[in-house]
Amino acid sequence: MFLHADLDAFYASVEQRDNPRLRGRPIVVGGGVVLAASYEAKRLGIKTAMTGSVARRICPQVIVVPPRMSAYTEASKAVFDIFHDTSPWVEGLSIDEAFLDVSGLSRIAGSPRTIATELRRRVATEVGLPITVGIANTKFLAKVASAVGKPDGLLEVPEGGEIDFLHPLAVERLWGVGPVTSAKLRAKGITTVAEIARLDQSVLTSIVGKGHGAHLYALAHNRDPRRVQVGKRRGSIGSQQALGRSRPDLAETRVIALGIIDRVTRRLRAADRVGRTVVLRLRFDDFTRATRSHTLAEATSSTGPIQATVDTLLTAVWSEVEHRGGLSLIGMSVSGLSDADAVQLALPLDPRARPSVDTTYDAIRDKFGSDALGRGAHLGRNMGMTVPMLPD
DNA sequence: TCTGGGGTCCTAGGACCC
DNA sequence: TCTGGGGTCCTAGGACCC
Repeated sequence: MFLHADLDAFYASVEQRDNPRLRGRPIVVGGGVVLAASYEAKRLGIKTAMTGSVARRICPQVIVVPPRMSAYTEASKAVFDIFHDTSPWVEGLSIDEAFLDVSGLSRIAGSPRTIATELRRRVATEVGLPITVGIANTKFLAKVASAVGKPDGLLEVPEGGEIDFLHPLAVERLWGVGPVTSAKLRAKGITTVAEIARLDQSVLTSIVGKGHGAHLYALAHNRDPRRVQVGKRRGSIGSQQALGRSRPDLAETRVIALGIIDRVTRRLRAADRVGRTVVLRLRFDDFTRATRSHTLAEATSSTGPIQATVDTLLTAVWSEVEHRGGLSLIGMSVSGLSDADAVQLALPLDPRARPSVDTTYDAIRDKFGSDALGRGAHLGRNMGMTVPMLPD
């Protein structure tokens, strides 16, 4: 059985916890845009991702609080400590939610409901935050249950009752149905999960595409074989910046980009990770978007090579930027991450040639010395070779 | 209602290789 | 000289999530 634990209005709850004057009142965290809204604010119609000005128009008495990221990170760590204390199988999804597998814990800790109740009690008393927990026999359904159970709730989908719970829900409850898919389905008169489940899979596929159709069809029957993945690590680190009404020229854009690159490379180094693929992310005046990327021969977290890469990509795309009326957002990220303590070797082998193991190890020996294999050399995911260097 | 900042996953075509 | 099928990597875009 799976628990999906999800903190309620996380940033806003932390602010209300730390400042008694904010409790029971409509507050939003953010500035230009609402990052989180308290349930008092949500009841008045304020939603996440609204602009601050719209929120104030809807509710003039709303209190706007600037974000304190370090406070949220700290609260998140405290809550995740309780998660890890509850089960050895924890998969974090974001700063404020996680899956827990509690299948094997009944003899030690009791039923899933007992475990969830204790988890909620501990988060409330030890961290001072409300949290909703969904319980079900698949990850997907546990997540649906926590969403339905909000705020400050506990919702268990009884065994055998999965379909009765799931089918009356709106299609938007399915993981992977956003505005675009929702509109496609509703255009065909499909509004509930039951209606998806009744469709022939080929019909669903014709509406939303092959991969997506198979995915939604499975979920509508509560078929979700995924297990809790412990120790999952993120695959990219990035940062971006909206530019408001300013429309910087190329030179000014380079300066802004350098600040972003500096933030990203600092975070890479703090996490002891290096990456090979540099992605430049742009949004234009008309809100269309574009990305440009380049994959380096060797992974890095150094500002120099990453900045040079971004510079090249930016220069190459600049005429298009001008054509589309200038930039309204710029960002970059680094993906293809690996551990910094693994030395990336650009071996003179083309992976598309699928070099044999012997050829590969010969190349490692040639480049890295005969003791490299003894120190745990292994093939990396990408073109290079990853050789974790053990401490001497 | 004019739209932030952090991510994930999927698809598809072209290059390249055997 | 012309040809097929299968595989990986890279790039770009899009949808989605919190």
